[in-house]
Amino acid sequence: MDNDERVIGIKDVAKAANVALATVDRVIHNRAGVSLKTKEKVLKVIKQMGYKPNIMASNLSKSKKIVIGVLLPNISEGSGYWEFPMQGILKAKKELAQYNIKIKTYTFKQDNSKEIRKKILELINSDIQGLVLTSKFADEIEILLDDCKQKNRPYVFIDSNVRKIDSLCSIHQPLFESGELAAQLFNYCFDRGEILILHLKKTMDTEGIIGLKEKGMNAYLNEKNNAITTKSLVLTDFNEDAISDILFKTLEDNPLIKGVFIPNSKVAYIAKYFEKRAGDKIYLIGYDFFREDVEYMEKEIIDFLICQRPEEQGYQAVFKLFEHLVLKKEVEKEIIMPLDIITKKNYKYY
Amino acid sequence: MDNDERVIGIKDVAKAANVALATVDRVIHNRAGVSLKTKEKVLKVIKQMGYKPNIMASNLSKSKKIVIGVLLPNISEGSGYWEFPMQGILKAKKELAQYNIKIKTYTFKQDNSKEIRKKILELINSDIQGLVLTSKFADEIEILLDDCKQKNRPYVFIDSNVRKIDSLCSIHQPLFESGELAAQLFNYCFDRGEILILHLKKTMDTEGIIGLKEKGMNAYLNEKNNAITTKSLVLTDFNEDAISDILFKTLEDNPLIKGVFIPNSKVAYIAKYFEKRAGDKIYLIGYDFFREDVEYMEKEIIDFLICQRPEEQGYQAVFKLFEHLVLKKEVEKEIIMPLDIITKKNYKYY
DNA sequence: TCAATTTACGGTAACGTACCTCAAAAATAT
DNA sequence: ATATTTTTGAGGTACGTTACCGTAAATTGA
Repeated sequence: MDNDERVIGIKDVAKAANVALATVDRVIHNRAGVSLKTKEKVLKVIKQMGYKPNIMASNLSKSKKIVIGVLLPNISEGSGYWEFPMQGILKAKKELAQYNIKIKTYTFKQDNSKEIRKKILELINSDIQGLVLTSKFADEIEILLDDCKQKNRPYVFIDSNVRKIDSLCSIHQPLFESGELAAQLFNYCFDRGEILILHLKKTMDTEGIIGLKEKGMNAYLNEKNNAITTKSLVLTDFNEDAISDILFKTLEDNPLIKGVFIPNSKVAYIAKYFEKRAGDKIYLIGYDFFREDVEYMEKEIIDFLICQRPEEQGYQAVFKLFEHLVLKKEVEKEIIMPLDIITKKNYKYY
Repeated sequence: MDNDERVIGIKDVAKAANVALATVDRVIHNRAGVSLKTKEKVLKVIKQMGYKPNIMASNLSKSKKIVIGVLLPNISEGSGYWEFPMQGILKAKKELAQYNIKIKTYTFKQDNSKEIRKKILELINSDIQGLVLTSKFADEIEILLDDCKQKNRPYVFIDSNVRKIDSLCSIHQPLFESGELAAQLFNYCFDRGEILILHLKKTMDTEGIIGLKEKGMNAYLNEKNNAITTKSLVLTDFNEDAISDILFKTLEDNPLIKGVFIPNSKVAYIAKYFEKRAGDKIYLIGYDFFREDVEYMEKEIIDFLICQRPEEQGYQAVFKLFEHLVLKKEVEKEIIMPLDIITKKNYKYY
């Protein structure tokens, strides 16, 4: 069954093509010092024999280390979301240390564009061979991308919503569809009523993202169930009392509200208000799974969380660069992350 | 930040311990011909220096190939479930080919114990260094496991429900909890009524599995909502008309039934009966995600599928053996797979 | 035409480990 | 004391690839 293919090495190729070992090396690595004629001949033999370079040996003899740069927001910053991709990146780092791969991380405060520019400059002048970044800060980042293109440095987008044509790979979240999914889940909980979509205006960069989720939600409802409507509420004042006031007033004024959709990772922050609240059950759906959410999931205040494997996004981003830079593999241009549904009864195994 | 650790090799250890290179080699590989005293000395130095063998080099110079055996039911057999773990195993096979690792698969018909015994014998007499298997066929398999223990061959259980103490690693599905989850999902769809639990008696080995799921479901309902009850129906006759008759009769006789729980991968098989049926919506929850399910998910006949990443189970099983045999890494004894929830709106990205 | 430069090609030492042989030295048994 | 066993040292080859260093041939320029 398993054809016991003896390992075909560079030597075999050299022998078969009747050229020196070094010549094969030159062909394989596009080094200078080989005539077009011999190059063609060797390539033909390589193909015929089905030669694949041995990565173990290659890496062993290779002198230069590969450095991958990572440009992401601070962990401590804002939502804390970036902790997860970072974990995935660290996992990849550990795993790839064997391959002589270094990861250099450059983090910045989301609202500090001076710092962002500084990090970008550092990256441009660094010796990285590849880059992982997120597409949320489009303006500042164009210079960096141009530099990468010019230097032929591949880059991978993580947690990105826009498909960037020139990237090695772009890791997507289906935002619109996640809105649809949330709508579907609400619809399983009730057939008629109103869904309150809560916008928390803290980070400026998330407008597009939240917009898409909202559109997805409305699309599903329009298509499927027109006895459920949505209503948006924008919170700008984060004073605890202010939130409490406006929230409870909205719910009182709109008794039809049976679900609240929080299209970012701040569900736990809102859930605490619902804990104190008496009255009919209101279903809560949010995004991303944090330790803070557990308490409210157990109490069934938060009903569903939609989660998109943020650690895996980080891991994959680095791994795809590794596959490209070291293994010389073809890398898919686009990875779409699954939409995981988290509830009280399955979060433990997530 | 990143301390630029120069690679510490076997030579450095020899120099530091003031012994011959061969001696270090003897210690590292537990070869005979080294006194306890020097062994301790060398080990101490190894630890002090933080020496880690270079796997690339190690693998390159290693002469023997590693062969991993896989003993699983036929793909074409029964539910077709095993196609997924097999895919994961194939993915691992491709990825690990670089490391001189071969995968030998031994498949059998689930109901053919003669064939199982034959494959077990083949495995015992094979040259495998590790084994992936499923724990569902406990009786026949004990001999194989004893043989493995004796020969010091590590084995990994896949898709297993019983925790096997002697295995290198056991990949679990939280069955009970999946039943709870299904109950929770039903409970989101309706507050009162009856859930029909459909047993399809085709493969004998699944009784324990289904039993656990059922118990989980009842546990959730008892604890949370006692306006929902369950009712079991066992199908033994697989004649289409017979199924149709008994199913529709049960539904007519029990108008309170608002949900049907199919605790195996045969949902699509049942969904087709509900397609023809008029009357109130009945919610369907099943297991595992097959192509056949898509049609019924789109039509919202099947509402939820609980899925446990079967390909990843296959992949992980092989990968854990690889980590143990090649990378000499510590491997966790137990991996619990997440409970994924699949609906019409997220199956595309699964 | 002759030197200067570029290009072609062969040889070979690494990379770090595994595995082997042979002989010398040390420890143990007789 | 000698004989025997165990321990240690020294050294080499191989794994498949990379990278550098010569030299020889081809090409260029004046």
